[in-house]
Amino acid sequence: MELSATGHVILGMVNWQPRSGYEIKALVDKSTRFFWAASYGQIYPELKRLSEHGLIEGVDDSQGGRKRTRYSITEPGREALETWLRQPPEVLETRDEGLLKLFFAGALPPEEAVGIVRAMREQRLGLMRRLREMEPALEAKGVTFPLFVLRRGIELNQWIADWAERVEQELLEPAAAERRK
Amino acid sequence: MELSATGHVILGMVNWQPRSGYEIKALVDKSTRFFWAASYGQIYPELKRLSEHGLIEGVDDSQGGRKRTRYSITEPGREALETWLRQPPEVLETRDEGLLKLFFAGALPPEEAVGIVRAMREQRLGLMRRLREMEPALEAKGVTFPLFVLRRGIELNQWIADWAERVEQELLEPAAAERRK
DNA sequence: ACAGGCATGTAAATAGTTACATGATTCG
DNA sequence: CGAATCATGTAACTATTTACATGCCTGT
Repeated sequence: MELSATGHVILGMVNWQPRSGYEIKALVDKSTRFFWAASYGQIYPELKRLSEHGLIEGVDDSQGGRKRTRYSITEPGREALETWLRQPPEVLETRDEGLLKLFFAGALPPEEAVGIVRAMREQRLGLMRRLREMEPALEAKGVTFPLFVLRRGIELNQWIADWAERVEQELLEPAAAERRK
Repeated sequence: MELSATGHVILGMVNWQPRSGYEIKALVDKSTRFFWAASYGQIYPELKRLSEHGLIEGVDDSQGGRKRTRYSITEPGREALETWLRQPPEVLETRDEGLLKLFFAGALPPEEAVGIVRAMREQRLGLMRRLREMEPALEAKGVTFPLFVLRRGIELNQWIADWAERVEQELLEPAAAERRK
């Protein structure tokens, strides 16, 4: 059976501990979302599929009238997860509307092109701040790899914000940029 | 009319000069593809749509029996392009399977987790080399903004490759990383 | 009582890729 | 001649989002 990467996200999360679809969605939204998003429309059908193939196992965990099914990983599931982790990564895609706008910025009068890099900078700084706020909670948990990933996100967005600032300067003082060579 | 970002890619490209669907696809593949991909299945229907709405204009440019239609931008098309360029960027999405694997790397024995960052590093270095090869051609053309974007791509991938090397070291010598604090 | 969060699920729409069909031209 | 490239287009599929329906429980 071919498993989508989103299926592996689920496998990885229920491997840590049993979780319901709702909890998986909540966790995705504050962790992998920045490099691998997933919606209810993917999660619930995928839970069904994984369960049908015996990679996870649902256990009813209803509280009174409110029902809930928590899924645990099975031995075949753990193997599928490890096999996937051992393959070299393939998917690497980006959709960055800001870069697209900068790419075509020559269609605007020069003064206005600066607005694009400024907006890109704001976008990255905002993202970086949001990631920063999440750091203390993760540090407290002592989870090594998610922490590596989070810090990479913080540093990367800082780098991109700095790049935007550099480009802004070059656009504002083309003569100075020329002299610096 | 709501225009997809892919529609704006076409608008931006025919704004530089008239192009056929085939030429747009070829240009996308060696430029925006790294931050905004597009396939024939999007390009041809979108050309039709843009044309029906009067934002571009197709001119038959067949050579003998081989037919070709080149599209030029119209005045409303140029306005739509500029309007879009002036809006703050919205879409910013990433799908990075390598990061996902690193995120869940705790499921592997420690020695094997290093393999993931190594593979990520190779992936980024390969990408960076491909981008580097494209630089001289762009420099010769003197196109400011695409050159900014290309150089950002080169530097960013270099940064990420360096980050991967750093993480690799930390994984190999956790004690040393501790002392460095 | 009601807002908000917990919880599951799906229908419809949109986005996007892949693979194929078709046919011309160019180059070795 | 045959392979590669030029050129247009679409059908089928996969992925993914959005929005909604449903209903329970908790706190104010």
